[in-house]
Amino acid sequence: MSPKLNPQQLAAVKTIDHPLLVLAGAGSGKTRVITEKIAYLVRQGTPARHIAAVTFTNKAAREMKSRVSKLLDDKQSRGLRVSTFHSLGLDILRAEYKTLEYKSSISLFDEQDRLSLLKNLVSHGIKDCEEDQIDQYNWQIGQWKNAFVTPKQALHLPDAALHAPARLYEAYTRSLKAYNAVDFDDLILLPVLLFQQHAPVLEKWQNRIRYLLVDEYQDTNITQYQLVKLLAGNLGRFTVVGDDDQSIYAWRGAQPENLSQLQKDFGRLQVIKLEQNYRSAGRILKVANHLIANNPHTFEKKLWSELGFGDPLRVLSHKNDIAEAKQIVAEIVHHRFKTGGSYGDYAILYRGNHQSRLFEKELRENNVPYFISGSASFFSHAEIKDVLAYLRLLVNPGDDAAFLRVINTPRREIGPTTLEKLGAYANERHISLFDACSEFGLQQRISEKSTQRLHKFCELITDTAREVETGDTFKTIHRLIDQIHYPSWLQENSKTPAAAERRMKNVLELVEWLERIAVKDGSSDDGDAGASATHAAGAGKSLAEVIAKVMLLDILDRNQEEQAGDQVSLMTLHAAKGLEFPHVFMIGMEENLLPHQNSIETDNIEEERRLAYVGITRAQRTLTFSYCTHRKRYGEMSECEPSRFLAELPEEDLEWANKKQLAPEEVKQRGKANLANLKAMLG
DNA sequence: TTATCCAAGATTTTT
DNA sequence: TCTTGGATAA
Repeated sequence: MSPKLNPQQLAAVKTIDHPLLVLAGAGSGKTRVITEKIAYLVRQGTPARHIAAVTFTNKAAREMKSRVSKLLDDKQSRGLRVSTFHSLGLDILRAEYKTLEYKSSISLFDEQDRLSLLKNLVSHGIKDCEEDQIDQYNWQIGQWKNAFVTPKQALHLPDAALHAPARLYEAYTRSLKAYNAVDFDDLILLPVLLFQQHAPVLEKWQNRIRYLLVDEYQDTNITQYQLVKLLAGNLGRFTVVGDDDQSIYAWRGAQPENLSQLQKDFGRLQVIKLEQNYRSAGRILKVANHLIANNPHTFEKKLWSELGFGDPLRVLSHKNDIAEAKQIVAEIVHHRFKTGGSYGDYAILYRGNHQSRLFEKELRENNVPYFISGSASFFSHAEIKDVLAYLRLLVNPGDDAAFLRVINTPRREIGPTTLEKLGAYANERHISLFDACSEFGLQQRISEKSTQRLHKFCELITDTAREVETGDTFKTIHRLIDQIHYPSWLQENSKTPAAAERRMKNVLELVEWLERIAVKDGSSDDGDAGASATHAAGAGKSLAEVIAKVMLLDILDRNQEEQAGDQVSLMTLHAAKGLEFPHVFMIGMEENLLPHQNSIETDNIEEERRLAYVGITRAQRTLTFSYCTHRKRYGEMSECEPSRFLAELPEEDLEWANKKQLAPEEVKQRGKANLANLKAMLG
């Protein structure tokens, strides 16, 4: 059996009559506390169906589920809700769409859908909005949604510069509603609005979720905190677990202040600190503590461990990024051979996804198995977006984003001119593009031929949708893919036949995946991130339900389960949060990379430092930093400075390899200079 | 309406 | 360097 909980962990598990904040340092067993607590609650008599645990990533949710299943049997954990915030929000929306005056089968807009809708609105003339400001507006709208600011409130903000985006925000919200669609942010925002405005609905959910556990609480934004607060109600039956030093999502609206806010909002709040680390060698923790001490703190915390002090941390320097990749891959190969370990013991961590490229190449050339987490999402593939758009349209013809994506894919000879007219018409009549197609008024504006083509397309969708409802859904989907000649379209539009084949395989994999999720009923598996109370056992899921769920996931998420094997892990520092590896390489320890240039410019070094802290605390036994003196940027060679963070680490714990490149004193000197520069800049 | 070419801009991090 | 989008030609 697993080792005993330490006194603090035990206290955290057993505190169930007070709202509880657990400040859990890296590697202090926070997931264990949450899972043990779920088991404890169940054993104390709270039925699992009244317990909900929310996380931020699918990966974390999956991990938690699998660990709970080791503590409780199927019967005990029946109805337990372990899901991401967004997935919980989706469940709420799907159950309560009527109250929000939505129709069933809501479409979920992804980031691209959202952007193209905004573009469309601006081009159709929202007052004062300028086309080249779209990204700015989009960002602002996101900020508002994260901060629980409604369009109405945004419109009343005094800052005149915000009037244009506020008007766009309002129009955008109206459009989404008209399309029967929501975006990612709405999955949190709408439930909060719903709960605020409809007390009986809130009560129903408070009764359903009688104990709430929140993982990575420091990553919650204002809206998410509202949701937590509403669900927890006055009784405050919740446990949140977080670590302000690992707050690395402020750019996404996360409010680490939510940690201290909790004390203000819940007077009975208890706070428990977990400081014993079960992951890393003492020296790694010493270095991590040393680095993070450069940040201001509201909660003091110092990690320690009983796992021995360990080797010094190494710092490698390279003449360029190619050399960096070559040497580190060579080291991994050598080290693994020497120690007889597994490739799965090694992780290469970096700031930006693009940094993986050279390493990938090098690993491939050396026949080293590797696994990249997070890079290009499965859903960024055009073929996946296409097929999903078809399915979205089948389920919700009002989904204009989906309509636009597939109306001319594969080619149906419906071009921008026709669509422009169609769009204008739909806009005037306040109807969806799909509905506009069959309106008589449209025929007077566009050519006979175009009308026919549009009609033909609509017919295809309508007929297929009918078939989906009455017949075998997935047979129909396969038929549709065939009917539109998608395979040959791929062949014509891929660079190589092999690429076409691969893309077709993706499509088939997607459909198979959807099918699995549809058949599977709910609670415990990878695809479905939350047991849904909305349908009975054995019922299977509607296509709409499956699609919405799937958009919150990623096929990569699923593959990560198979990742466990003998493979080197490559991922961003963000993606590494929550993971651990015996041997960690943090590459690209350079100014403008870590800390990232944008963060330097916006004076947000603290979050970058936390990012470095997260990276360091992933390591169990050895940790190696590396930096280059030159690196190719945008295809051009440029000079690099070692990261200021290297200069912040205790020198006695570092070992400088390849000293010929740059003496440590010099690195320190430069690091200090960088620091001084920054201070000067801040005045 | 579609295909092709060229220029410009991108590389932070994600549900 | 690679991708994307716009302009232009067919």
